[in-house]
Amino acid sequence: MTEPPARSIWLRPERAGRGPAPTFDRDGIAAAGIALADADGLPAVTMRAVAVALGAGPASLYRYVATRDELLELMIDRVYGEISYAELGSGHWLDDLLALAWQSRGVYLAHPWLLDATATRTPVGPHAVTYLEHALAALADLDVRPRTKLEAIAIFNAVVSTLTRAEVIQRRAGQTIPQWQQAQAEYLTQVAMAGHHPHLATALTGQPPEAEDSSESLFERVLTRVLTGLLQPDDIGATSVHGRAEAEPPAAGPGASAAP
Amino acid sequence: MTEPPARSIWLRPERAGRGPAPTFDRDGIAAAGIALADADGLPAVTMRAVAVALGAGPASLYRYVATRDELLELMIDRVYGEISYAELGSGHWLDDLLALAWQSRGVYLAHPWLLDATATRTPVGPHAVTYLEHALAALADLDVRPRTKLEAIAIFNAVVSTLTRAEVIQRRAGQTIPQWQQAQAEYLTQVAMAGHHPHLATALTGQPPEAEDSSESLFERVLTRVLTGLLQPDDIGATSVHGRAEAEPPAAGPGASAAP
DNA sequence: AGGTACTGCATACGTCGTTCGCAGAACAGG
DNA sequence: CCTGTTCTGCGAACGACGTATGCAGTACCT
Repeated sequence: MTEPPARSIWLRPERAGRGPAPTFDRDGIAAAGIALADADGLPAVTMRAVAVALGAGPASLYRYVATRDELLELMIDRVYGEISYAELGSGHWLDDLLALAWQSRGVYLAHPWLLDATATRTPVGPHAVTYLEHALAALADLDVRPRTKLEAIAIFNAVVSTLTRAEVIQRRAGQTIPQWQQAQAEYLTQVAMAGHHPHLATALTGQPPEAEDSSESLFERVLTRVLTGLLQPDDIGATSVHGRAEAEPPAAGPGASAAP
Repeated sequence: MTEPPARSIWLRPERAGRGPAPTFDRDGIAAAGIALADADGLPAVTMRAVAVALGAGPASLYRYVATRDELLELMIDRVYGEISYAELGSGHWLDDLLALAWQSRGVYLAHPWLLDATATRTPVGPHAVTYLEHALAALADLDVRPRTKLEAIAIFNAVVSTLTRAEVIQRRAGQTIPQWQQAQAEYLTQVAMAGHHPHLATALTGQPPEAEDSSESLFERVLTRVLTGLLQPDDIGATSVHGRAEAEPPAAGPGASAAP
C-alpha cells in the first residue's frame, strides 16, 4: 500500500534513515553511468551494465532510482556540476553569457551523450537550476521583462547545443566514419547534382577550404548575433524590418493527416 | 552473400521489380506509423504494432525497411511533405523564412512526436531537402556567404522547434497533467522559495497574467530578432574581446555541414 | 516452361526495463 | 539485551521489443 511518492527524484530524500546503510549512493551510480556513456554512448547505459560496473546485482539500482529515466537525470545533473562560474561577473551580460556558453560547450564536448540526453528532456536538477540562476544573474541589470529573459536563455541553450552538436559531428568525421553519415552525404550531393535544387547545389559546392574561420570563432559569432538580436529592449523587434504588415499568423498549417 | 547495400534508404530503390508485387509500400507504412505516433506517441511505434495496423505479420516490415530507425525516417519525411510553400516568394527573405517557420510549427503541432524524432536525428529525406532548398532560395538575394546561410538555417530550425516544443508542453498542461511535469514545477518553486536563488525567484514570481502576449506573437517576435541578428552582413559581429580558455585547434574535416 | 528472385510470414533469439519475493542487517523501543 | 519493524541487496522471472532466419509461394525473365 505504499504508492504515493511519484514525485521527482530531487524531492525524494536520498536516505530514509531506517534500515541498514546503503552500499551505494546516487552520486556513485551517476558516475558509473557517466563512465559507461562516455565510453560507449547512451545506449550502453543499461540498468544491468551500470549494476555490474558497480558490482551490484542486476536489479539493485531500483533501490536508488525509480526508473532508467531517473538514472539519466542523475547523470545529466552530475555533469552540469562540472560547469565553472569563475569567469562570470564581468559586468557585461553578453560576456557573462558567452562564458556560460563556453562552459556548456566544454561539458558537451567532454560528454557528447549529453547532447542526446538533453535533446528531449529539460534538465531540472540542482546543478541545472544553479546554471539557470547564474544565467539570470547575468541578465539582472538588463531592462527586459523576466519572461523575455527566460525565453532568451531557453533559445540561448538551444543554440549552444545546436552549434556544439555540429562541432561534435564534424569532429567525429576525422576519426570514425559512421556508415549512415557517409550514406547521408552521398545522398545529399547526389540530390544536389540532380539539378532540381539549384540553391542547395551552390551552397554545397561553395568555397570549402578558403579562409574558413575556426569552429571557435563561429561559435562566438553566432551566439553574439543571436543574443544581441534576442535581447533588444522589449518595445522594438515587434515589427518587421520591411515595414511588413504586423503579426498576422498565416492560414493554419497543414491539416491533420492521420489516414492516407 | 548479399550484404553490400548499407546505404541510406533514400538511395535504395523501393522496388527491385523482380518478384511478386509487394503488398505494401513505403508511404503506406509511414502513414501507419504516423497514425500510431499521432495517437499514442513515438514509443507506440513498434515494428509489431505497425505491422498489425497494416494487417501484416510481425516481421514483414523488414522487407521494406532495414531497421526501425529507417521507419522513423520514412515517417519524418512524410510529415515534411505536409509543408506548403505557397506563401513564399514575397521578395523579403525575412517574410519568407517566417512563413516557413509557421509551416513548420503547424506540422509540429499536428505531429508532436516529430519534436522528439528530430531532436536527435537531422532529417535528410526528399521532402526535408526540398524544405532546405526553399529556405536557401529565400536567402538567395542576401549578400552573405553560403556557409553563413546554412548556419542560419540550422539555428533557425532549432529555434523553431524549441519555441514549438514549449508551446506543446504548455498546451498539454491544459488537458493532461503529466505526473513528472507537476513534480518538476513543484520542485522548481520549492527551490526558488528556499532563498538561495534570488534571480530565479523573481523570474518565476513575475507578473503572470498581466499583458501577456499570445504564443503566436512570441513566436514571431523571437524568430524575427534571432534572424535579424543572425543574418547581418558578414563583416560585423566577428570581433569579440573575451579572453577565454578551452580553445582547441580547428577540427580537420571540411565536409559535413549543418543541415535542416 | 523453368528458373530465379522476390514476396509474406511464423518462429525464435537475445536484450532490455521492470516487478516480485525473500533472506539478512540495522535501528527503535522496551 | 531482545524483538519487531523497516530497510537493504539480490536472484529469478515476466513481458515487450528489435531483429535474424528459414520456408513456402508467386510473378517476372529468358
